[in-house]
Amino acid sequence: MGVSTPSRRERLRAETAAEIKTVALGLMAEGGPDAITLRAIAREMGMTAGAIYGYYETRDTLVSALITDVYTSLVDTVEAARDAVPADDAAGRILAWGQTLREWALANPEGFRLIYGDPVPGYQAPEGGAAAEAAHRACAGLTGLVAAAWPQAVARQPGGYDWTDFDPILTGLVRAEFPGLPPAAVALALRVWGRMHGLVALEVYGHLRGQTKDAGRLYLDELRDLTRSLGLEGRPAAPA
Amino acid sequence: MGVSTPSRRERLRAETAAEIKTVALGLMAEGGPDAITLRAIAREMGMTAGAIYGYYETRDTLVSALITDVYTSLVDTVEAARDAVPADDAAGRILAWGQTLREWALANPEGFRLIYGDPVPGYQAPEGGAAAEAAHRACAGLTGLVAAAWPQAVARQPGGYDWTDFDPILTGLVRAEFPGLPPAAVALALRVWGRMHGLVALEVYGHLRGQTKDAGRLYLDELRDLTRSLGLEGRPAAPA
DNA sequence: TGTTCTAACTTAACGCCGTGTAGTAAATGT
DNA sequence: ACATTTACTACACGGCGTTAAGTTAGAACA
Repeated sequence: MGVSTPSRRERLRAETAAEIKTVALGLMAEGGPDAITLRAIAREMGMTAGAIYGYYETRDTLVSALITDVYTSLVDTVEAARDAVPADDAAGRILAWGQTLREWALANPEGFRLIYGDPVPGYQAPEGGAAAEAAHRACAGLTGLVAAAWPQAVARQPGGYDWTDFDPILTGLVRAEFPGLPPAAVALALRVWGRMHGLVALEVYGHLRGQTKDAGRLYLDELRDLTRSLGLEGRPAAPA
Repeated sequence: MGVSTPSRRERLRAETAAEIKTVALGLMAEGGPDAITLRAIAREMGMTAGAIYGYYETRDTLVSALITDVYTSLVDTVEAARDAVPADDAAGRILAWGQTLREWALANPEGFRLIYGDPVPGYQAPEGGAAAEAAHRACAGLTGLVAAAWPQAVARQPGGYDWTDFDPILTGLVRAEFPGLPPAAVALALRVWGRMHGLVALEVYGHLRGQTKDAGRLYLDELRDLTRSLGLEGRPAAPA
């Protein structure tokens, strides 16, 4: 049924739905997430606000769609940066991921706020929502980075813990991609996530402005300390 | 001029100004920061929205005052937790600070969002604002924690850097409180801040919900790794 | 081709919101 | 007792999300 040949109507409809998101992103770029207004979008498109309800159930629905798009774009960016570094350079890959995350956040502060800040007043990420998929990709990517350093890292981790009570969704997904990797590695990946997120969030939200003028070096120091704590000393491991 | 004996008018005025903030905090507790509405506050107080303009220039001014109050309360809380641990137990003090930060954030998620999230659409923390003072207190507190571990920590810091380009305000303030402590120690304190902030922010904003069920242990692992990276092994240093 | 149907859109309204302006009543200072 | 300042109300403006009813242009079918 129209899967192969979308009718003219379906095509126009999809184009309009996409234009709404594009215009919304433009409004967000100047004026922040609060500038995403159905009336402003409609104004920009030569429509009336009510018309948008034919494409998105509510404003929150639209914003959720934007979150998914932006989150996906972020994950695409950091994954690309990671893949530009040789796979045997575990430290380099972590640095690339981390620095690209910060650069993306500084270049798209509104997008970063949209993803990690208050998305919508009473917003709750839908359980199986599409945005959760981007989060899982990010987490899986970090797990991959940690996995590459796991042998060195595990020696520095005191106490084995059991770490068996992870969310089944993630555990299943990551186990499928990294068979044999213990849950503790995922825990470590989440901690790495938190470590990268912390300074970037503080910087994006302006909390470092009054404290330092070189947040970039601060962050680089932190990433270097991170790779060191994973047992990755500076250069990639030369083949034995 | 009434400094010693506030007139009846001044007292009533101060009480009303305080009640506005109290009611606003109550509204925020249920319904989030977006529930802070001049009309709702006035409704709750049996007034009209316009009356509030006699106490706060604008809604953003009120919210800024709330941020200051909440931030101050947070810093008071973590400082008290720190001071409940003997001064010679550097690792214990850091753990106390970090865990209390998380507990406060989970108990007052809306307050955490208010401080560290998007406070107000076009909000920019005023350069010398009162909220900046709370931030400086937090930073100074962390610097104190780092200072106690500095001898052990400095050995693990590769490369001395110079770190002389700090914001003069903070450098002056911290230097006054910790004379002789190099700027690099403040840099390390900021990194510690970022490390604590990262996981707490991710958890408060719900980004860990789909990934793990035991964010608390994750965070504790991170704090333990943090103290270890500062050269503080588990127990306080016994007197030589 | 002519008719019917339907999806896309407009218009108008409701109740919120922040924010000004003008007016009122009471407390205050002299 | 009177003048002034203060605290507040009443009202209006424009903008917001959202909904219900009405309109129109294009697709579908005879």
